[in-house]
Amino acid sequence: MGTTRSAGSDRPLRRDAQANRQRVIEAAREVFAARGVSATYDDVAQQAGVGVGTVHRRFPSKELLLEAALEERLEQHAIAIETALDAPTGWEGFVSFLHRAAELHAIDRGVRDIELGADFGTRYLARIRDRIMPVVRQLVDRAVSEGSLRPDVTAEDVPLLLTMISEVALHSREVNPGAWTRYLRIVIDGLRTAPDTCDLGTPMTSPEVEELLRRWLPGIPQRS
Amino acid sequence: MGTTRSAGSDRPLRRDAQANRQRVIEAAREVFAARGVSATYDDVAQQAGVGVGTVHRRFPSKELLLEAALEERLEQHAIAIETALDAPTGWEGFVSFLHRAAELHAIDRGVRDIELGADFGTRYLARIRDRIMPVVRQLVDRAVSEGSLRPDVTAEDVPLLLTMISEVALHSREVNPGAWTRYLRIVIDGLRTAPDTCDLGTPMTSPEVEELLRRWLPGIPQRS
DNA sequence: GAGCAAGTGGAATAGACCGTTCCACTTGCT
DNA sequence: AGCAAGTGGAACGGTCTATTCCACTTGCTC
Repeated sequence: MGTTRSAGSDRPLRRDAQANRQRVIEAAREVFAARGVSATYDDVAQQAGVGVGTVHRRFPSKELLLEAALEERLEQHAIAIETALDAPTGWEGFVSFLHRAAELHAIDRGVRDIELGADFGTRYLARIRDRIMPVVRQLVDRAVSEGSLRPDVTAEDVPLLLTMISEVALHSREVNPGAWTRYLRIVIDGLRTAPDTCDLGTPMTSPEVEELLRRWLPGIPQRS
Repeated sequence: MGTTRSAGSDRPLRRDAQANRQRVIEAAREVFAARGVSATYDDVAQQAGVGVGTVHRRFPSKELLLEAALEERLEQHAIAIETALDAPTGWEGFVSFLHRAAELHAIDRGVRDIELGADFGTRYLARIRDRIMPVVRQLVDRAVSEGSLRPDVTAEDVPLLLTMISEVALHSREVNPGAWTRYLRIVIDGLRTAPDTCDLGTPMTSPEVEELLRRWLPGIPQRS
């Protein structure tokens, strides 16, 4: 996976440096999973047992660090999600997608932040969403046309609903780690076609959702 | 409402000081409504057009400032909520409570923070919840026993659901201010008794909810 | 195994942000 | 007029984070 060369030079890293780089990546995985993308360089350095300078030297920007830490897991998730398209019914596919995504977000807060829209420039990480949303759209379309998912929900609702749920997961982690499933189930029941449902009004547009999540989730700077 | 005397002395405030005090209270109302309880003394001072020192002199702690700013609105809300008990059906009462509470929380972030559990010592403000929860419990009980609200939800779910929804309202305020209603309606539909619903598992306990919300909402300090 | 470049740790620096203090100045009141 | 009450806001102290830098250590090469 990771290159064996440092970013700025063609010379291979010294063996100890290479090992440290790996330790930093693993530490970053743990730290970002626990505290999300707003975990600090110091957190990562301490977890890795190296100095801050070392982390900074190998990963001069937080985006590079995040990329090294999360790339693999994001990739796996994107693949896993696509299998939801093979479910026997549209409803099962849609629901299993929600469960899987919410569960991953409950376990790994860094993945959640990136996947749902934390703003870190427009590099590789941002592109993850471009890969997931089409799948969501298919899942929604299929479940709607099959009549199980109420027709007034849209794919744009999904990231928002997942953000709500993962917010519960986030804050309940140390109180009742499974609590989020309860609220996900309520939401799922609210999404099922039923005889008497509220009118949902006009749906959110895709740019609105993007902007909303950019404001919601921790990003690089907080502009006033 | 507000006393005409300063806290530490029996001497009445000078006329200009009294006027300033009032301006501070009104500024605090606006600022806390817009930015929640984590708005700063500087925010309030600037909005009021006075110096920070003045705000600090009249309201030496943030809790006193919050109390002066929010007391009235919290009181009104507590009263308004109790009218939901008079609704013709349990369901209507429960739903109208949810709408009213969510709407107020969408409009006034300070009220939301306090009502849902922001931790500011255990004074007057904390007691608001002791007044609201019994009403919630009655609303839930009535709607459940009438068969409209699914029997596996509890009064403890309500603050959590409201927090989720107000989180949407909070972050969508400048993108699509009404967006929260959409998600509230989905949740409401998920709470209605229906032929096929997910099993919700074990409910949250009251202390768990309290602790969860204390961690979620902005409070005085953030202990590590 | 000597010597040098690569690599390291972590103190120090810089910039936000917030609450709190304080005092020279202004203003209302008698 | 004169004094106590009140005011503004700069300054201070604390916290938190990214970033820099250099004396020291270590692997690698010859």
